[in-house]
Amino acid sequence: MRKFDDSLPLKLLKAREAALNHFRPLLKEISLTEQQWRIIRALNEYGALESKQLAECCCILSPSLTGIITRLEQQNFVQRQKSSEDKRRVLLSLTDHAQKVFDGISPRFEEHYSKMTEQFGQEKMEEFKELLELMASVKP
Amino acid sequence: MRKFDDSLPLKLLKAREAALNHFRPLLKEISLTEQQWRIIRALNEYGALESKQLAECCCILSPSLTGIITRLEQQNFVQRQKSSEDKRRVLLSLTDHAQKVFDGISPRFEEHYSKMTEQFGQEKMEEFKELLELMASVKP
DNA sequence: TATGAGTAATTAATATATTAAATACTTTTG
DNA sequence: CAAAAGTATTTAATATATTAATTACTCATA
Repeated sequence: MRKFDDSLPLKLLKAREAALNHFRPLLKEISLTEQQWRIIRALNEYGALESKQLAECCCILSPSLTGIITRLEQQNFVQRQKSSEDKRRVLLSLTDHAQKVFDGISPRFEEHYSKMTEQFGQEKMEEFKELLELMASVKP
Repeated sequence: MRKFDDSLPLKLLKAREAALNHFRPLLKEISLTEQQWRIIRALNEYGALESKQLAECCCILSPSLTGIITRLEQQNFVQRQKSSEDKRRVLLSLTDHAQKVFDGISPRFEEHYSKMTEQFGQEKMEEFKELLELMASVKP
């Protein structure tokens, strides 16, 4: 029978842990969790987003997002704004403070990302990302 | 600058979600969480393990493991046993009940795993797993 | 042998994940 | 227009993740 270690989900988990280890020191430095940083990166790129869209692109479920946003709001990183057309929806965006923090620290994340890519190998990384996207699109 | 979606940790997360979607229905059927199943699989393969070893091979931190084991113990899936040589250590193993449940359901997990592998492509899967192992070994 | 350094597991506190249910609003349909 | 069906977000309850601190024990050494 297939061995315990021969498990795709487990290998994906371990690979992700190893990748995150390249960024955890930076996250600790700015006192943000991995999920908070992911959300800030998304809002930086897409501007204002509705909660549902943000959850989708960050791969975070809505109930988790509610709590994360509440805390980011308390820390003055994100602002909530009700949609005028559809009063069920909430628009989320970065505060000026968050934008400054992001602009200040993101070059250092890029550096670490480049180091990781070099260590792994540029070409392998390309190939690796393609396979990851392919797996992400496979449906049960 | 690198785009939000061009993030290795995010791609790993999304790929893992997609992979897990192949097994979530089965887990729900037997009312076990992903982590509980991972632990049961490990104990099935390695027999009795100490908490630290189990945490290591399942990629679960000790404090999380303590709670998970407590619940698996209450559900009669795992038994604790203090080590006689070193009284700090705890030996963990599957109960007979857990072994029966495992033996009964694991063929169906294998089926789903095979389907997933076929859908993805056998050769690509081999290559994919190699890259995942390589990434898991990259240090910051 | 008593003491201090080191280790395994747990506890504590907070953040996030997951599922179900509730709330507030919108849209559809009779 | 009013009831029903559908949707976005939140709340609730429980499980897991993460970091720091604690407990119980082992081991080395003065």
